[in-house]
Amino acid sequence: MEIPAKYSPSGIEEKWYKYWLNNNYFRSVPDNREPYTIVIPPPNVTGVLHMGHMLNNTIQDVLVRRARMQGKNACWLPGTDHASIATEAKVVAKLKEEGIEKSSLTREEFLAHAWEWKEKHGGIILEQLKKLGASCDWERTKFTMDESMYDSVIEVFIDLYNKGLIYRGVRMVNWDPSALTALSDEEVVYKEVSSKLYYIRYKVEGTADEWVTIATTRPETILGDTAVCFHPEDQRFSHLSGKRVLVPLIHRSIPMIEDEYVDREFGTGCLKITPAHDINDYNIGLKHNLESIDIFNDNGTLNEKALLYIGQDRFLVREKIVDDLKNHGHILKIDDYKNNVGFSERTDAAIEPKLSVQWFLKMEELAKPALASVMNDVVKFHPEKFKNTYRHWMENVRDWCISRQLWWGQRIPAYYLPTGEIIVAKSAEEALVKAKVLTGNAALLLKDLRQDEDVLDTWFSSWLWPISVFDGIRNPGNPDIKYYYPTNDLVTAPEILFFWVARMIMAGYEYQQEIPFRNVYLTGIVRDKLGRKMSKSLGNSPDPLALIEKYGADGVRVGMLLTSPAGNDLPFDESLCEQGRNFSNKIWNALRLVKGWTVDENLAQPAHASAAALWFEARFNESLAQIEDNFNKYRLSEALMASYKLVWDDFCSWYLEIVKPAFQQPVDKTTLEATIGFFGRLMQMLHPFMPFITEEIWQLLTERKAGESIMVSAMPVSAKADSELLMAFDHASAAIIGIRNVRKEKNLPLKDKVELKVRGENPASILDEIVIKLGNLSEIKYVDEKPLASAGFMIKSTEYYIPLGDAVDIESEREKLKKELDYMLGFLESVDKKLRNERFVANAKPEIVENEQRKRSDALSKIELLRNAIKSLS
RNA sequence: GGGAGCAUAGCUCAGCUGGUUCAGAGCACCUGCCUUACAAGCAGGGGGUCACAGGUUCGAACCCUGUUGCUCCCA
Repeated sequence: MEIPAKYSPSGIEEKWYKYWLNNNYFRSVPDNREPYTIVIPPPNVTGVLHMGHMLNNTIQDVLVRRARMQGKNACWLPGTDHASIATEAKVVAKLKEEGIEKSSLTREEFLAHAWEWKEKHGGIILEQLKKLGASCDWERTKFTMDESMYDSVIEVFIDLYNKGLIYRGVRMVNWDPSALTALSDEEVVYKEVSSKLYYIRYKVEGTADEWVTIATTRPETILGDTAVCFHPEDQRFSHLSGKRVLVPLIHRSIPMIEDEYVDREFGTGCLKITPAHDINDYNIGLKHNLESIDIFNDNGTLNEKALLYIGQDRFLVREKIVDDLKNHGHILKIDDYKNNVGFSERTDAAIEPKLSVQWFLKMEELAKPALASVMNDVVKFHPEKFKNTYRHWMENVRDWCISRQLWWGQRIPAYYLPTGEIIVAKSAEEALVKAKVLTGNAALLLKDLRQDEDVLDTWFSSWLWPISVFDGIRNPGNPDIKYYYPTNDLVTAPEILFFWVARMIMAGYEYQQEIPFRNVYLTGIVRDKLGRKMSKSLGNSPDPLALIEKYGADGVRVGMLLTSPAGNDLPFDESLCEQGRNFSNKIWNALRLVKGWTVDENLAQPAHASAAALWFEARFNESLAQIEDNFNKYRLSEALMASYKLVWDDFCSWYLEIVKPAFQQPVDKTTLEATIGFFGRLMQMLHPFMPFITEEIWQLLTERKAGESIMVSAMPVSAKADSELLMAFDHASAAIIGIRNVRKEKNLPLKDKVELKVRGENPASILDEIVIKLGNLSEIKYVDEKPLASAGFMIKSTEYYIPLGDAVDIESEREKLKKELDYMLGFLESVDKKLRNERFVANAKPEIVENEQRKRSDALSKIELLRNAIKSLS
């Protein structure tokens, strides 16, 4: 059979992915087996595959494929989320390009455009995942706006509302007075600006000439003041406790309050409180039950609540009020001051913090079990360090603002009656029925109800994801949810620990009385060489599909995983994929070697080959146990590295080199079968990491039946490894390396056979045949005396000599031995120093002391050997 | 401003309850090799004051304190 010397993945990958799909291997339906479930963190419908997805989904596929091969009923459920902000922005932008303004469309018309866009682009990322080899059950693909998913969200909203957990409240938003819209925190740019700090005095109520002075950068907002605040321990103001002061110009009486929030060093140590126009003031207002007076219109002009300057712009008013305050003797001084002011990213208008009515979900009760479950390791985080961050957030959790001023998403099922009352119901019809009962007004019509314009936060659908994908909200206890929930592992980024992970745990307890997953694997962020996060806007992300094209999906998967321990950022470099590709090629060439052998049925298995087979069996088990342990600890990159070394170093560099017959010689049947057996098991072990090449090789190694696949074969399980044999092999391989070194130093070509003389106890004598083969020895002779004219080395206390005839260089031999002797003497001294230390002997654990004593006697005997060897040279 | 984390070889990271599995892995680098499975390879090799300064201890990469530098989260 002709096998090319270079592995070319593309055709092979397509072939096997199709084969897996055709055989329905990704499909999962409930049965008697133990389930293993992962729900995908739904990527954005606006997205295309980026490196973060590659990493995240490679990890999930590794876990799922491994579980499947362990005999579990593995279900990896794929899907996407509707990403209301991002998608709406995309659709708005696209319409704009076509000359259509969103404001010119009705809600229904806009949504039609959005759906059209989603149908066209929403599935791209899932298609790309297939190229990576993702073994998702595609028949179960979900989208957060699917009917069943949408309904689940609405049902949950209604339920939480009825439980009293959802309420309407005010919240400070970033208001852009120019664009007339609220902005998210990400859309606000903070800039340092030169401004002024105005010192303004307020008269204490009921006094003739008693004043209190505050400092502010925004004098125009005093018209909205509802208190003046000082630090409770500040002696300077304690006499004002409980008094009231008058707001200048409008003479409104407001209380003096005390709060530790105040920085005594700043300004005068006295702070004016304007709850409607500053987030900190707002919080103090809440704490002290202050009134909020909103003095601005949406466009940044003052409204009638300001009492003065009505209809004039806030910046113009700032100038005017300063003049007026000056004229009335309220301004004591004006300092230059630099501060940070937020500006709109889009319009560059100064952001006005503004109170607005939003829907909120109470978090306190929901958070309690969610916090406890993580702290008690009912839900385990990998790595554990994120427990800290999680706790910190959960202990300081604030109510969740769940409404968004958008159209694309689940519309809030709240209906307002003309009287202002609110009815929460699944549909307008239901709301009408309820409204009639509530009001006793049978004449109410549908058109009297006005549904809330806003939609729900996207996270308000994704927090239900592990439940709603199995329809567990609408149909609790259905066969799917009973079987697959709780899921096993969640793989996601630490950035959304709170937005998503925490809330899923909350929803799990609320709607299933059970955690949503047992393990959370937190990946790092994929960065470029400069340490920048990979992003579309920077254009620093390689195209994942191009990478797959270049290095193969297996190569890219290995590249992503090799340097990516859980929770660590991954500084991505294409050379990682190159390493992965090289590994594929290495495996491929091992196959070429084995497939190139011809068998001689009559040939007996040589001793070196049978010894190698015994050793490799032990080594395989030892390594497999390590890999299993790594998997149990979610150390995927270490599991991969252990696998990599087992294949490359142990199997290719040692085992195959030992058993391979001389050029164009046949191999015996026993060795061939053993080799194919090992090779097959190695491929199974590697399959979760490199699904394609392992399938290809597994299929080529021996005849397979139609419909058979490595991906549904049984993952090898580690057995007890023969540790004595492993130790013997370490000794033997050290001897081989020693021989190679002597050959190199003495210029003895590998082609020429040499003799090896061994003096002393040789713990690796059962592997002598291996040493003979790889050392290209004529024979191994056991001797009592150090042979003359030879080059030697020592392993533990076994001496090895290669006779050199005339070529021997006694002086350099002596140098070498001397160097080793010096090292041993130094070593002995360091051990002796410990043992001479009475406090060490008295305090250290007995086994430690014993160990030192053993080291001492080993060193002594080795020194003895070295001295004799040096003596025999002279 | 509040909180958390990190610092070990050129790079990315292991290093468990302090003690020969204690300074390690992969890549990169250097030196030989086109030895018929593989130059996408083989055989060797060099390289670290474990961020800095103290402390605890018989003994510290590991525990404690401080300093510096970087990162993230919340505001």
